[in-house]
Amino acid sequence: MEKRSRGRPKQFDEAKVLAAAGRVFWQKGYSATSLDDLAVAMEMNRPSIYRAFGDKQTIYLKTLSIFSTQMELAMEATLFAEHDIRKGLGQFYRAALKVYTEGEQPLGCMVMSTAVPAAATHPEIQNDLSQVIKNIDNKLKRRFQQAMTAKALPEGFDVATRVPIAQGVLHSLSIRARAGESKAKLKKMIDDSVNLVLS
Amino acid sequence: MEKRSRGRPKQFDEAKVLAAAGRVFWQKGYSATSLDDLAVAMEMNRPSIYRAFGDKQTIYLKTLSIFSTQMELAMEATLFAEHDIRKGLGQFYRAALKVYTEGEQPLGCMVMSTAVPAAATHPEIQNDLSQVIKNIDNKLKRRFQQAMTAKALPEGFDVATRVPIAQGVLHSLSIRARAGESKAKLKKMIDDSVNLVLS
DNA sequence: CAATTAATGTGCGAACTGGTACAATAATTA
DNA sequence: TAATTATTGTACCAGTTCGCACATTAATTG
Repeated sequence: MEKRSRGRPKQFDEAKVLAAAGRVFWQKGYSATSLDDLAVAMEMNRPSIYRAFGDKQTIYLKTLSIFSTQMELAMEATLFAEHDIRKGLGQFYRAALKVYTEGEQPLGCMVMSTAVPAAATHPEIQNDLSQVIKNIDNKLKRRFQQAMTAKALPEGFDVATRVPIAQGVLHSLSIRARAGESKAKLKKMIDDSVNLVLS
Repeated sequence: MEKRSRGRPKQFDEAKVLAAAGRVFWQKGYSATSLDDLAVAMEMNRPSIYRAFGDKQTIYLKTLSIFSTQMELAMEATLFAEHDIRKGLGQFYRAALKVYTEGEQPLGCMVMSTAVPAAATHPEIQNDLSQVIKNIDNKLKRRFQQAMTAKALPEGFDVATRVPIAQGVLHSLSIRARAGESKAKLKKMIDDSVNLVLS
C-alpha cells in the first residue's frame, strides 16, 4: 500500500505540519508570522519548508484552504445532516463557535481574522476570501431553499434576503470571540439569531 | 490666538499626519505597516515621529481612536439625529458603508480589519477593540430603547436581543466590502437588514 | 555496490525592522 | 545677543526577515 518514493523519505507528516502552520497563522495573522515562527511550529528548518511547500503566501493559502474545507464539512455535518432547519442552523453556529473559541485563547474564524486584513494588499488572498464567503452563501441558500420546498419556513420567507444575514451571524461570532466576549453571551446571540433569521 | 511654544516650531499638522498614518494602517494592517511606511506617508522622518507620537503601537492606537470617534460621531449624525428609527438606522448603515468603500480600494472598517487580527497578540489592542464593540452596542441600545418608549417599534421588541444583531450588520458590511463585494449588493443587504432587525 | 533521487541541515547574505544617539536648526525669552 | 527650548535630520545599531547555495544524509533502482 505504501508506495515509497525514490529518494530520502520525508520526516514530517504533511497534514500535521500544515495544521501546525495553520495554528500560527491563525493566532498571529499572515504578515506577523515569520518563516522562523513556522519552522519552530512545524519542527522543520526553513529550507525544508520552502522546498516542501513553497513560499509564505503559498503555505498560508494552503492552511486557509484546509480550514475552510473543515468549516464546509461542519456545515454538512450539522445544517444539512439535521432535517429540522432550526436545529440544524443552531448546531452549525454552535459548531462554529466551538472552533472559534477552542484552545487556550479564543481566536475567532481563521478566515475572518487573518484573510480579511491581508486582502487589501494580497489579491490572491482577497480572492480566496471572497470565494469562501460565496461558498458559505451558496450552502446556506441551498439549505434554505430545501427548507422552503419542505414548507419548514414561514410563507413569504425570502431566501436571498436572509442568506447574507445568516452568514453575518458567523462574522459577528468570530469578531466578538476574538475580542474576548464570553461564550455565554455568544451562545445567547446564536439562539436569538436563529430565531430572527428564520422568522 | 496662536500661542507659539518655546522651541523650534513643528513643521507638521498633527491631525493631518495622524490621518495619513491611519490610512496606512487601515490598508496594510498593524503588523505589516513599518515605521518607514509611516514616515513616507506622514512626510516626517522616523525620529521625529517617534518623539512626537511614541512607538508604533501608540501611534496605531491613536489612529484607531480617531477612527472610532468619527464612527461615533456618524452615529450621532444619523441614528440619533433622525427621529424615525427606521430611516436613522438605514442612514447610519449607509454612512458606514460609505466609509468602508471610499477611496480607490474598499478597505472595510479600520477596527474590524486591523484591530481584530492584532487582538490575539496585543492585549491593549484587544482591549480597545472590545471597548469599541461595547460602545456601539451601548449606543444602539440607547437608541432602540428610546424608540421603544416612543412606541416606534413592534410590541414585544426585545432590545437586548436585537442590539448585537444590529451591530453584526456592520461587521458583515466591513468584511464583505474588503472582500470586494459590490456596493449595490451591500446596499441591498442594508435595506433587508433594517427591515429584519427592526421587525 | 554504484548511480540516482529526494529529502535534511548548516550557514550565509542582503535587505529591512524598530529604535536611538547626537548634531544641527529654528524659534522664544531674558 | 546669549541662553534656553524644542523640533528636525543624519547616522547608526542590533536584531530579524526571507531566501538560497551547498554539503549531507537516506532511501530506491539497476
